Amino acid sequence: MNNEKRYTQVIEKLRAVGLRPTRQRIALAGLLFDGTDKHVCAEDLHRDVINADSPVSLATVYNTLHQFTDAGLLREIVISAGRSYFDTNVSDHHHFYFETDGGLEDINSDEVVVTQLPTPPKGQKISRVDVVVRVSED
Amino acid sequence: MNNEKRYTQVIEKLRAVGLRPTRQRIALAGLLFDGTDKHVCAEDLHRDVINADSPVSLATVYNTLHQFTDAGLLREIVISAGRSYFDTNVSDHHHFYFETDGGLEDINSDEVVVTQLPTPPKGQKISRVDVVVRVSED
DNA sequence: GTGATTGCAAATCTTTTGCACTAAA
DNA sequence: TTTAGTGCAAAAGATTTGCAATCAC
Repeated sequence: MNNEKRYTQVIEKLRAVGLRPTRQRIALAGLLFDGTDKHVCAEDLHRDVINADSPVSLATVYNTLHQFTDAGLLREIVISAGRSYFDTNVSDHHHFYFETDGGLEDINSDEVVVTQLPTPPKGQKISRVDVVVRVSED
Repeated sequence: MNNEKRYTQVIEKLRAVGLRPTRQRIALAGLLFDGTDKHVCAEDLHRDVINADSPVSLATVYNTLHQFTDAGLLREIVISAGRSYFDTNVSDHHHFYFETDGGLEDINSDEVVVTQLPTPPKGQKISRVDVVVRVSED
């Protein structure tokens, strides 16, 4: 796919969720939604966007990650205290967490089967079930 | 159970995991391991121990929570960025997370049945499977 | 005594916020 | 124009750390 087409697609993606396609959002969305699933934290993405010669402030990276999350374009994952990761894969799936190095890896939803779930407390409904398979060195 | 007996038990519990029964650890362990399962964060526990007339610094509360976790007396739960909770229930179980107020509640392990798990990557073994059932208002 | 533990205050790190400036519609 | 979005620097939290004083053994 050529650059012009990707650029147009990113703009459409932003408009589709009601976000103005500003230079900063276009740059960040271009890095995030390149067709591959990734887990990024704010610092990573800030570094990448600077390296791509599109200066965006760290505050804007944070704001944008949350706007994208609210818009359903990203999913926030919290595993280790004091750092949030954002997953570009927003479909139903789970994660391996590597205790040794803190890394994350997707698990397809068909590889984890949860056959029984508790009834949520009265007045509450299940919005999501997160399964984290923690692994360590053998 | 009388106070003297509980005091002795707490000291034994600390010695059993190789931690010196200092005044601070005894006070914190006494609050944590009272027989009921609880989820506490450092600030909560610090407030409680101060209220119980056993002054312990916040730094020591943090250090102690991690020492207890390393010793297998507590389990750390990270759900929302920027705050860790510690669970006094270290047996196999899962959690409800209330998105509305950030609250946590235990789910007995027999209420969640995971019938299929992925094979861990080569050289890795599964150390734990955490299931978080996120619920929101109906 | 001697090595482990603690408290304090400062440092660190991530994330959020207020507000003047800039850009999209 | 008009309103949304951005950048900066400062603030806000949570957690960690260095080091001298204190305590358990």
